[in-house]
Amino acid sequence: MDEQTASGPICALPLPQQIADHLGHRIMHGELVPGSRLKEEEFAERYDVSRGPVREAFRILERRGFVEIVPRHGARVRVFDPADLAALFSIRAVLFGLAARQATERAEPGLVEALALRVARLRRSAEKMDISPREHAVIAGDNQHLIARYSANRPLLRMLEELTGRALWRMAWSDPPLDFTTRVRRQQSARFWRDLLKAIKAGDAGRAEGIARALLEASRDHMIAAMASHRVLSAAE
Amino acid sequence: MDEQTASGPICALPLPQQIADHLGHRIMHGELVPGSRLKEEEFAERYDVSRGPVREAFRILERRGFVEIVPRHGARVRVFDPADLAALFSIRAVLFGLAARQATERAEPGLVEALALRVARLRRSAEKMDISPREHAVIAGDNQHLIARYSANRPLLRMLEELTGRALWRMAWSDPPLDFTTRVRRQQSARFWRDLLKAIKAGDAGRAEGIARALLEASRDHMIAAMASHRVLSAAE
DNA sequence: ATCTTGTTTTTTGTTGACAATTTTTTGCTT
DNA sequence: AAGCAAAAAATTGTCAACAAAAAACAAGAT
Repeated sequence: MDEQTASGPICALPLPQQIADHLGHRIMHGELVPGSRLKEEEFAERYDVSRGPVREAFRILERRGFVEIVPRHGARVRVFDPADLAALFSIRAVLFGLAARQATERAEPGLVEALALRVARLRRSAEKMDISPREHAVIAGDNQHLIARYSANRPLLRMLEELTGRALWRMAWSDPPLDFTTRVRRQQSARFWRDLLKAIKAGDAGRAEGIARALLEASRDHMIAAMASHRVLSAAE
Repeated sequence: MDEQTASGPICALPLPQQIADHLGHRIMHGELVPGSRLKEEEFAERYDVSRGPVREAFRILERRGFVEIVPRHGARVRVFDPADLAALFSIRAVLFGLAARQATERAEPGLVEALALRVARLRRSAEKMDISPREHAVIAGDNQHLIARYSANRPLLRMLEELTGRALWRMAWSDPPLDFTTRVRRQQSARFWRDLLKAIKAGDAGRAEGIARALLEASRDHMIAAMASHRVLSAAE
């Protein structure tokens, strides 16, 4: 009668979804080099399944921004030029700003408490450097997700999730992570979150939007700088 | 050697694409009621093709926001509640704001000339009411497209195009159109465009962003008001 | 030697049939 | 009659084979 009852999705998650997830992980972890072709037959054999589901998995990954499909020429692992990556960050910044504004305007009670906890952990992380860069990134990501949820704006949540699941991950999860490795960067991050929490608590939606946006723009600039020095992404073909 | 030469796409545009386009039009024009089920076999027969391409067409339409697919329960024409529609407009507003900012920052020469022409036409439209609401909407839409292009931000352009091609169209193109029917509304629109053009010409990116955003937010508010009075969209199930 | 042209091979696009799942119907029990 | 259970129908998911297109290759001409 309803669609997804208590029993849970123990049995039979859609096949293309499974393939897309697995392939997505492999792409994120750098096993599949950007620019390399993805041949349907090859993966059909690898996963012991027909070409149909693989085909659909490719479309799912295209929607998530991991692969690029040219109609009669097949799929390739997407290759971002730095400009596109920066652009994606800018988009994420304004969208996250909007989420912060709307979450503040709604002023639901649960948000500030949930945030406060994590913000405290971020500040400790910045001071004592007692957790890994990855853990720091996870907490910050959870905070963003929380704010997006409390904006009560479903399309916005969807888009932010999609953007977050995108190429950004490639660097956040890559070894070594590019962000949150230095103390100054963590301190900057913690400061932003402290101010953002304060603005939300005070119900100052405009200010919350500004800080939230600046937060991600700072992340963007840090990433650009890191990329320029580390010279990570190289265009392959 | 290249992918789409001068000869044009006379021969064989991808089949799922064709189906998706045609179906999309039918949905936009209200031939397919929101909430109604889309059965693969049915449309496969109607378009005289196999179920495969139809299946893929559904996914394309899902990505465009026209249909909703639940994994083992098929596809339905998507039904928007007014809240989601307003949310979509808000997203479009901040994204368009970003586009205006970046276009202004780039300050490419062609933009202001191209805009100026259309802005003049919009002002005349507001004064003399000499063109149809639809034509007014088309010109305004072209302006938005132009600014998005000149932002030189490919992901942003893509997202704006996708959002613009979404449910908003359902009302912009519906008979009668909900927007730009009254003189005051056209005057408001023309004023915004005049100010925006001025800001872009002056190179004031921050101001351009603010105006661009306000422009679409005004459109959003107008739509909400119109929906409340006309009571257009009704949720079916 | 390089570029062009025709041929072979590989890869994607499409189809119809079969399997698994969901929805509807039917018949029975309370 | 209302509610529940099992069977039937309809629908989506998957598969393997075929058709069309693209890519890779080879041979010949300039």
